[in-house]
Amino acid sequence: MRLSKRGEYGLRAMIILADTPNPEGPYPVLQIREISTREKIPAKFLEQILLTLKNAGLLHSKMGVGGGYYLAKPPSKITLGHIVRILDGPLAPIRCVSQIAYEPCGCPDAKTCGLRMVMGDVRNAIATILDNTTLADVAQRVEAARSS
Amino acid sequence: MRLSKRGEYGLRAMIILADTPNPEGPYPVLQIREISTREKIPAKFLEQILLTLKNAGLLHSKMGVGGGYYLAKPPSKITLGHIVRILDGPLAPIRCVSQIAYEPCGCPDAKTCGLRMVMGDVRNAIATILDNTTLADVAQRVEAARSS
DNA sequence: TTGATAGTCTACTAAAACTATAGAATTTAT
DNA sequence: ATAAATTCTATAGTTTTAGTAGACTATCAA
Repeated sequence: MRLSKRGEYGLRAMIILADTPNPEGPYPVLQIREISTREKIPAKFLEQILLTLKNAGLLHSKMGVGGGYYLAKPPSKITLGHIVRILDGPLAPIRCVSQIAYEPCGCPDAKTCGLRMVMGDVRNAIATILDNTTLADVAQRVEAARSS
Repeated sequence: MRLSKRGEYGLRAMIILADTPNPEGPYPVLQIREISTREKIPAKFLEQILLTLKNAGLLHSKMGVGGGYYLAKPPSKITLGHIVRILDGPLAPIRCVSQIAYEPCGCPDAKTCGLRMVMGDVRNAIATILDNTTLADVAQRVEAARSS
């Protein structure tokens, strides 16, 4: 039930992008190197991850001097579930309970497959959390923890 | 967030072992070949899995003619969480929220790490389901689905 | 217009994990 | 003895993961 480094790094980067205040404009723009240094992520690896996130429409970027990455939408509109799915694929433990990548499993009757029932519950539990937690929610929780 | 084939096969085998009624005695004894045929699991692979489960204390076995595998405890005492942990390792998406295989992550302060908070919730959601679902519960749900 | 900065894109590689397969050894019942 | 089972260790093929490399393109400022 593990999250890959790819997924972890991507989430950390998005959280930082949402959480860094920008006095100069509407959104914070961070460079790969900045994020990689702050979060101790290999720069070239992070580069790939951010590019993937960009191509999926979650990030925008600006090339050249003073450029970098910034969120394509407000933090309150980006869910962790979306990020994880892009980087790590379906949330479901087994394909036959996946909403986005369903595949039939080998069981004779899906309706009465015990494993399928339980794993369906697990999928729903994971999806309920990740699809209902936005980057804004994360920022808020961090803030609350800091001030306590 | 995927369950490996190993984990899936192991769970299916345990569910079958719990669900097969045995008119001759207190517990059903099934052979590797029987399970592998019924569930379409490669026999040699299943062999390893059952052996692992046996060494972990969840199964007992009998060698020789008329032998096979049977549950070491009543189905109501065996949780899916236990089985998954034996075959697939910790339930936690990242190590820093694992109860049984904790490792510190790179974040500067664990108390205020947003990713850690959310993944802690995910871990708890998964563990709540799998640690509170026994083989007996699964059998009951299957029975209910069959008769409806 | 040149140089520095920063993202884009594709390919590649090493290591680990996953999914098995092989085969010899051991135990048990008849 | 023989057949039926599990036991145990090694190994092999494939896929995934994690990371590296390098050439290319866009932007800005002097």
